[in-house]
Amino acid sequence: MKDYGTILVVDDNPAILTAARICLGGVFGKVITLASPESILATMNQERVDVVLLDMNFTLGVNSGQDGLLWLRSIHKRHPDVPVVLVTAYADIKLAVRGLKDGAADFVTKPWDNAELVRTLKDAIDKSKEIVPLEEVEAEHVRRVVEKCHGNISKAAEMLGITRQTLYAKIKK
Amino acid sequence: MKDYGTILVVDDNPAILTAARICLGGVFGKVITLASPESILATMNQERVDVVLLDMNFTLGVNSGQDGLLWLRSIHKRHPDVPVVLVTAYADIKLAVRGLKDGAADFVTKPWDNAELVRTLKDAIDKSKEIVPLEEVEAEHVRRVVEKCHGNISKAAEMLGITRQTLYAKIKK
DNA sequence: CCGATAGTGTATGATTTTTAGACACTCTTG
DNA sequence: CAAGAGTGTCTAAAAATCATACACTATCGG
Repeated sequence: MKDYGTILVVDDNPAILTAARICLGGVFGKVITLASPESILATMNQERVDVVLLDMNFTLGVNSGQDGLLWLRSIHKRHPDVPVVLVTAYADIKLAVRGLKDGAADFVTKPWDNAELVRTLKDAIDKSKEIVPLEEVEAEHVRRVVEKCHGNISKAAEMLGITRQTLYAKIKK
Repeated sequence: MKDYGTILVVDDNPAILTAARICLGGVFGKVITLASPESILATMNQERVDVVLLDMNFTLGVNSGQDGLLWLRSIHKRHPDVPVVLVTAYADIKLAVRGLKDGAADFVTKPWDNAELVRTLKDAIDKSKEIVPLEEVEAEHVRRVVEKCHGNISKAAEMLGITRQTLYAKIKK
């Protein structure tokens, strides 16, 4: 059961961290908890982390979530392939949208449902682990660009930076 | 100024549609309004639409947004490259997250700020129009997979479906 | 300590893909 | 109708990719 690796939980509320340890201990091989986000990057450099559960509100009284977004970007910059699930007590829709567009894997609200949280985290990890063959990525991208050019092969080829003949070959395949 | 093409606005409130026509008429070359979502696909087949502004709550009294998500998926299935911006009067964070994960370009809440709405729509269109060269997509994907395999070149090459030597060449480049 | 296993870095020649350039054809539009 | 843009196809040269191979290093269990 404990095959979902290492999770890093960051929250300035010790009670939440304790709850997380108990709730997630049965699912993850290792649960690392941090009360302050300053040491996130240091921790991630020392330890291989599979997923981060990041609280958005660190500065008491300032609940704009800016801090959380900042840390999200820092994590994403250094570790682009580690999924980050955001947590907030305040169901701020703008914050959620910003977070997801900034690269968060998902978004949950406090108080959370344990089963749902675990499912969300598992999904995030599974999705981050899935690897697509190069050929498939290429085919998909070619398809989209041709679509975007509304079937104009010449223009699509130019945008893609390849020859028209090569594009024909790739479409056929 | 009217170079942002055609927008399709779908909302069951006629007042909203009128407001949209006035507000968006100065920005979009053509503003098509629909009071019911049933004819979305038919409309999009006849007319080239550059962006869709889709209300999430059609069934009065049932505000789960399920209808909106359903229509979003229909649009996305037939026209994967037309950005869809979702609208809701109820700041339901779960709905927003679901919508974005289902492929929506962005999410705005009623009542909207006109300037912000226009900016959101423009961003969605600009982003949908940008085309990345094939080489760049390939390089990016290769980088991510090698990262995911924690530097194990052999495994990364296998996952990508290419030879180890070819991967070396691609990394060097 | 040894052998097995897995990974690295590099090389070679055969095979495949991509490219540049060209040709004839079909549209659309002024 | 003439011009411009796009299509579909061909050839030969250039480039990329492949299978295979060899020597080397690192790790791990017996």
